[in-house]
This record gives sequence, C-alpha cells and structure tokens, in this order.
Amino acid sequence: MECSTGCIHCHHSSCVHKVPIFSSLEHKDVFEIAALIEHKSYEKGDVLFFEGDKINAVIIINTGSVKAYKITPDGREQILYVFTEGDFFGEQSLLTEQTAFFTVEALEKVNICTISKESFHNLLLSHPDISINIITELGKRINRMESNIQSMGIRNVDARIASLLLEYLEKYGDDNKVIRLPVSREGMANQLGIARETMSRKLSQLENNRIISSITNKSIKILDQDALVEMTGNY
Amino acid sequence: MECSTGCIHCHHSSCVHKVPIFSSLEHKDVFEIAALIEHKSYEKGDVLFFEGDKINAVIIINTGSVKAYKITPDGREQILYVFTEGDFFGEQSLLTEQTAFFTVEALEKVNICTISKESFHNLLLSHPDISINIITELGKRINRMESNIQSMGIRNVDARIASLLLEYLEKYGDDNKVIRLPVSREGMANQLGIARETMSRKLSQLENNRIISSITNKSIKILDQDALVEMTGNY
DNA sequence: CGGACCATTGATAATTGTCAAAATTCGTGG
DNA sequence: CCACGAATTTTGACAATTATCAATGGTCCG
Repeated sequence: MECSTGCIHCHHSSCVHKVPIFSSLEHKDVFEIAALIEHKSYEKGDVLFFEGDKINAVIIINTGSVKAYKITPDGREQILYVFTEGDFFGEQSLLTEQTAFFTVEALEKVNICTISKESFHNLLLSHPDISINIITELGKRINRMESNIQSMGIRNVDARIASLLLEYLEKYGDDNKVIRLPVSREGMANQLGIARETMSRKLSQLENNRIISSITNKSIKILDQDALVEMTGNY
Repeated sequence: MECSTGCIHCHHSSCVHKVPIFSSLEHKDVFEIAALIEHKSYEKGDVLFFEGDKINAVIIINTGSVKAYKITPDGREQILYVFTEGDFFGEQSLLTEQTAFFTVEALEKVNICTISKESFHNLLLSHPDISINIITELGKRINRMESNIQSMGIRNVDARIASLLLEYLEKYGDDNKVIRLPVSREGMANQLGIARETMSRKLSQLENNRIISSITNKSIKILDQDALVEMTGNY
C-alpha cells in the first residue's frame, strides 16, 4: 500500500501497512498505531526469544523470516512455523501470563515491529474490527495447523514429503516453480518428524523420477507438480 | 454459574453460562445473547456437518462430546479435535466464506447451541471483550495444537502414546486416575497416525509393565503416572 | 585453498504396517 | 439377567519401511 499523504516516516510505519490484521484501518488509526510500535532487527541465527521466556509484546515480521520450534525429548528441533513478512506472533501473551511456547530464531536478517502487550490490548478494546481481523488470521493459522496435523498423520512418508513440497511451492515458489528453501534438509526432515537421511533418500528418488530437480542445497525446482499432487493422494 | 435473578429459561441460556468466551459478560448481556441462540441435539454417530459443507454459525457444545476429523488420502480418519462441554468451533466462518475444514461427528448424545454468523459478528463489534476472550481461547487451542504437532514429530511411538495418555488423563481423568476414553482404540491410533494393531500392542505392553490397567474398552486406569512422564522424555 | 558444515549413500538393525484369525466386549432383545 | 450376534480388540507371523551408524562426497565462505 502506498502512502498518499505526506508520509515521511513511511519506513517506520511499514509494519502497519503490511499486516493483514491492520488492513481494515483508516489512515488516522494507522498513525496512532505506528506511534506504539518499536523496531528491532536481528541477524541470521539470532534467537528472538527462547521457549519459556516471558513475552510481553506482539511481534510482527516486517522483512525476512524466522523459524519457531520446540525441542523434542529426543533433542531434535520440531519446527512449528516459519514466519515471514506480515506474519505476527505473541498474541497469546495478550491476556494470559503465559511464557513462550517455542523458541524463535532468525533464518536470515529480519526486521520486526513490536507492540507492547498493554498497547495492543487497549488497541483491541478501542478497535473491535482489529480483533475480528486477528480472529480471522488465527483461524487461518489454525487451518494450516489442522492440515499439518493431518499430513503428519499420513502413514505414508512419500505423501508427507509431497505435501511439504507443495506447501513450500505455494509459499516460497516463484513462477518457474523454483523454491527457495527456508530451511536445511535437516529442517525439512524435522518438520515431518523423519530422519535427515530418509529425507535425503526420498528427495534423491524424486529427482531420479524427474519429479524435482535439486538445484542447490537451498533451492529445489519442481518439474512435475501433478505427480506430487498425485502422491499426496488428494486429487 | 447459578442464575440468581429469576432465570426461568436457564436451561436455554446455559451455553452462555458455560462458555469461557462469554465469561466476562454482565447479566444483561447474557440475556441479550441467549436470545440469539438456537439449540439442537444429536445422537451418537450423527454427523453435525461434513468437511466441505458451508458453515454459517458458530457452534458451542453444551453437553456431550464430538470428534472433528479429516479423511486422509489413504482413507483413515485423522482426528483433529475432541470437543467437549464449553468448547466452540466454526468461528472461522465468521468473515471468510470458507467451507468446513473437517467433519464433525457426535461421540455420544450432544446438545449444542448455535449462533448465526451475522449475530455473532455483530456481537463481537459491540462487545470487544468477547473478541479478546475468543482470541485467548484460540490461543489456547493453538498451543494445544503446537504441542500435538510436537508430539507427532516425536519419532518414538512409545513417547507419543505416553503423551496421549497423559493428555487424556488431564482432560478426562478422575481422582482415581481412571480415564473415560472419548474414542475407541482405533480412534486413539488415528489421533497418532499409527495402526490400530500397534496401539493394541503398545497398550498391552504398558499393562504388562503395570503402568496402566485396561479396565474396559472405554476406560483405562493409570497406575504409574511417573513412568508415563518419563516415557515422554519431558521431565 | 582449506576447513567447517551439510548432504548423500550403504549396510544393518529395529520398528511398524499388513493380513488373517482368534478372543473379547458391547448392546440388544428376549 | 442372560444370551447372542455384531463390532471391536488382541495376537501372531511376516513383509515393508524407516532409523541408525559410519563413511564418503559436496558446498559454502572466509
């Protein structure tokens, strides 16, 4: 969204413009909110907060991406989310005194905007439509998690990998069906709860079958999307 | 919560009293909302709606329980939730024209309260604190799902079963650590994405080790909770 | 160019799924 | 309250899949 009316500080309020939860706001409200926002940035590998930390702000990703994960009993990272531009989290800290459920780590350089718990709470009371936007966004997130849980419940590992690749294609793919992978092979394996080696083997298999082409460690090209869809069993 | 002021129709507004999302309301609001509510009941095995159906109401469980599931490509039920008294769902239909993400089926006789999409939407605009309650509740649900995803990512099946039993104990257990199972063995297996037979074997093993005692198909007694906790690896 | 990190491959062991049959439980109706 | 048939669960044997360990091969970056 462009800034039509003398928005000198546009780079500072950019979070507000970008985020779906504020999409219904009028211009004056945008300024009001921008005043509440603090900005921070992190480098790749930096941890924004650890599981168990107290969170007292809602965090919105302005640019870049982060992963949110829990450590499983057997010491692996279980990735719950990859948050990118426009995503927000920490809303659970709103009313409850809960501590963070997961660790959040930057996957690349990220700029974030934070709004303190108190400010945000007041904001919601005065702008009921923001709440509705948030409910809508949380609903979407829940839907994605429901799909995730469904995928993880598929006993067939090949189908799960196909699902993951299609999900990535949608999120991170370009017009040539080249996916810039947000995480390593190990990260992908951890998202599905399988061994790193199994992921390797399965991807090699897909490459042999000309379904994908593994360009580099950080990107994959989808050659035969239909085959992947068929593998998931949903068609 | 008891009805103090001549609440003849208490049995009709009981949903409102029971549900956390309305907990912050004043008495007059309760009546206002009660007027918006419709009541329905279903018998065990009845389907409230199918995945893909259009939903135009928010549904609150008054008594009984339901399961919400998706059918996986290989034809199994993947149970996403067991909703019981006080739980609500369908809030995703609020703003978006989405169709149901899962099928909902009664596990026993259930009484539900429904509020139409429109009524609910207006309610939220006029009562910002209800929205905040909902955001809080959705946050809790998301937390549970995050834990679920984490559990499903554990490669060790024994640990996952232990997690499930502990979760059940918390939700459905009584003082004697007897759990009234909401679903069949097959249902339990489906929640974890494992074969029914594997679940059987693992439970037998737990029984041999005096960690649980399988009273009937519908209930299990936890004999050694600590052992289960240890099995999950979280201590 | 070198070193650290990440990914792949092979061989083997362990685990789980599948199919078939037997045993148990559940609910209904007499 | 008991008995019977249907449904669910358990068990066994075997096949298929995946994890693990170890070694090799690549890739990225200073």
